Amino acid sequence: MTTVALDITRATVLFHALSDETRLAVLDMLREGERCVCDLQGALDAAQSRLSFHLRVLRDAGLVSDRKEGRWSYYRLNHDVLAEVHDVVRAIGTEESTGRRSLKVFGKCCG
Amino acid sequence: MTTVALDITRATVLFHALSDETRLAVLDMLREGERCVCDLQGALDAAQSRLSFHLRVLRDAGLVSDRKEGRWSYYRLNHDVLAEVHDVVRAIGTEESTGRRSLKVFGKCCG
DNA sequence: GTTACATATCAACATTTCTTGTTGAACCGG
DNA sequence: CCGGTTCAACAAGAAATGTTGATATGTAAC
Repeated sequence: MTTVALDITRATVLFHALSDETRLAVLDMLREGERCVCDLQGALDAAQSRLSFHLRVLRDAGLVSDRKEGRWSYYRLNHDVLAEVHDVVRAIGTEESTGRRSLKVFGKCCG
Repeated sequence: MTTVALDITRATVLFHALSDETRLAVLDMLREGERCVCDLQGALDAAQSRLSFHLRVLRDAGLVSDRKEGRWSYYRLNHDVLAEVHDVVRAIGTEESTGRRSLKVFGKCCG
C-alpha cells in the first residue's frame, strides 16, 4: 500500500470549509438529500446573506454543488469531494513511507 | 449499519485545527514519528512562538500529545483522534437514517 | 408591466485568528 | 551560581473571516 503525499494547500481549503458550525449544519442537512436555500434558511435560522456566504465557501471548496430551477437554488453534497477529505485524513494518520528513515522515534534533537 | 449523529461543535474544533498550513505541515512531519519542537522549528522555518501557538491549537484539539524530557518537548500524533476525524467525515458523507423521510429529493420548497 | 419572491453580491463593521516580539520558567553544563 | 538553551505564555498589532443591512438580478404570478 502506497502512502500518498499530502497536498497541504488543498487540504487547508477543505478543512477550512468544514470548520464552521453553520456550514457543518448545512452539510448535515444535505445528508438527507438535495435542498433549496430557503429550506436551509428556515431550518437553520440564518439570515439569507449569511447563509449565502457560507454556501459559497462550501461551493468554492467543492463540497457542494448547486442547481438552479426557476427562482430556487438547490444544493447537494459532493460525495466525491467528501471522499477526498476522507483520503486526506487517512493520509495524515498513515505513516509516511519515504524510505528516508527507518526509526519512528528520533534520537537527540537539535544537534 | 447505524449512522451517527454529528457533534457539530466538536467537529468544528477538529476541522479548525486542521485548517492551517503550518499545522498541517506539523502533522505531516509527525507522520514519521515523534519530534521535538526545535526539530519541527528547523524543518518548518517557523519562529518559535509561532510554532508554539500552532502546537497548542493542535494539542487543545487533541490531535497531538506532548511529552517533556529534560529541556525538550516531544510531540506525536494522536491516532485515535485522527480516527475520530475520520468518523466525522464519514458521518457527513453518509445519508442520515432517521426514518423521518424516505425521499432524497424533496418537492417544492418554501411552501 | 408591476409586484412579490429567491438568491447572490457588495460594503461596512465586528470578531476571530495569526504573527511578532518579549518575558519568564525549567533545565543543563561549566 | 551563571550563561545558554528549549519552550510556553502574553500582549499588541496585522490579517483573515464572519455578520449585517442594502442593493441587484432574475423569475414567477397577477
